[in-house]
Amino acid sequence: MPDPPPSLDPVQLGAYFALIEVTSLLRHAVEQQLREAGDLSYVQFQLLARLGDAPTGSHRMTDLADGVVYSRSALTYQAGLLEKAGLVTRAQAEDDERGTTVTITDAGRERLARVFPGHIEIVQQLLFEPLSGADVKALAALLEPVRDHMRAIPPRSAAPRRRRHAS
Amino acid sequence: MPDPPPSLDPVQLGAYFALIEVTSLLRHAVEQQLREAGDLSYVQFQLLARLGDAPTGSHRMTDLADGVVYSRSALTYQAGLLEKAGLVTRAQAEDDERGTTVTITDAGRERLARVFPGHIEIVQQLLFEPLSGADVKALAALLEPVRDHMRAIPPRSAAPRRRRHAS
DNA sequence: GACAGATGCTTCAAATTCGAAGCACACACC
DNA sequence: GGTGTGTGCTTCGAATTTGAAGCATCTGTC
Repeated sequence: MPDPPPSLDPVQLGAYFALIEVTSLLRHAVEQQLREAGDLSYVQFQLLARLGDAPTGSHRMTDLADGVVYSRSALTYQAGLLEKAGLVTRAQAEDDERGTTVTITDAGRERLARVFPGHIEIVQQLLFEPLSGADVKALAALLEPVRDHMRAIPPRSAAPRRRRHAS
Repeated sequence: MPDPPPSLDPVQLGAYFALIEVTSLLRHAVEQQLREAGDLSYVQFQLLARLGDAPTGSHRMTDLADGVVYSRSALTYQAGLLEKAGLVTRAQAEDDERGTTVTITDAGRERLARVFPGHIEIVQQLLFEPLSGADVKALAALLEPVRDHMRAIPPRSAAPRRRRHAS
């Protein structure tokens, strides 16, 4: 065995598993709430939230996809649904004929507003209830650098495309 | 406005978003690695890992589903795939005619062993690299209580069939 | 300018997900 | 024992996700 097997110590394992589990459970609960309160999936909510948060209320497709860590084709599908529901509009980007700019509509903002309180409540209840203010601050301080690290490491959206001619 | 709108302060928001993002990015990377290294989806890996970790190498379907936070029907599907691939076996539970016991096979253990090093490596690189030993310990100490809290809290809108006779 | 490769998005088929409904067994309780 | 409800798992259909392939446009280089 030339390769010394890499391993995680028990503390790391505990942190890793807890992270995965917490997020799975939270996501499940949130998904259910969003469905009931506003007939939105979690992805759709994330998309609307990102758009609503943007100064212009709009983003390009690729930015959205990267933002929520979704495949482009899935985003196309979801954007189609949201557009059909009147919550966003799609238009050709001004500076790039290929690009599509997605913009949240007033109806989209309303829907967002309708769903938000319940969303917050769930997160508050499930995630933050067992944590003190200092805990929350510590958690943020731990995770934000990790996120930045992850975003920085792989050249995102640079998935190599298969060549048509292998020669 | 009888209800004071619940809200999250900026620190909470930061922690929440970082949590979601970190997990999404991590999961994506891991998924890709697992696919390449051992032709396994993340769920399948989780299932095998849980089985491999169990003293008997087996679990009941429901326990698995609850463990990885999956729907029962999706689990049935995945268990079918794993069985077809020879990585697990399914047998009627001894003590309960309704129950199905899933057991990892030697081939399953081998597959797990084949995939594990790369898995660990990715987690190490993406999640733990920016964290000190103390950080990791702190992260685990923060998240584990949250997980326990979430597991303990019953879903707010009790599903139709969801009563457990806890005497 | 013209070309080759890169990029942005969509379309397509296949795989995976979920919830509801269904079936069979288990456990009370009378 | 019979009956009724609860539980364990699977089947079913519909919705969603994904990667590969396809188009249209952009960019760098000669």
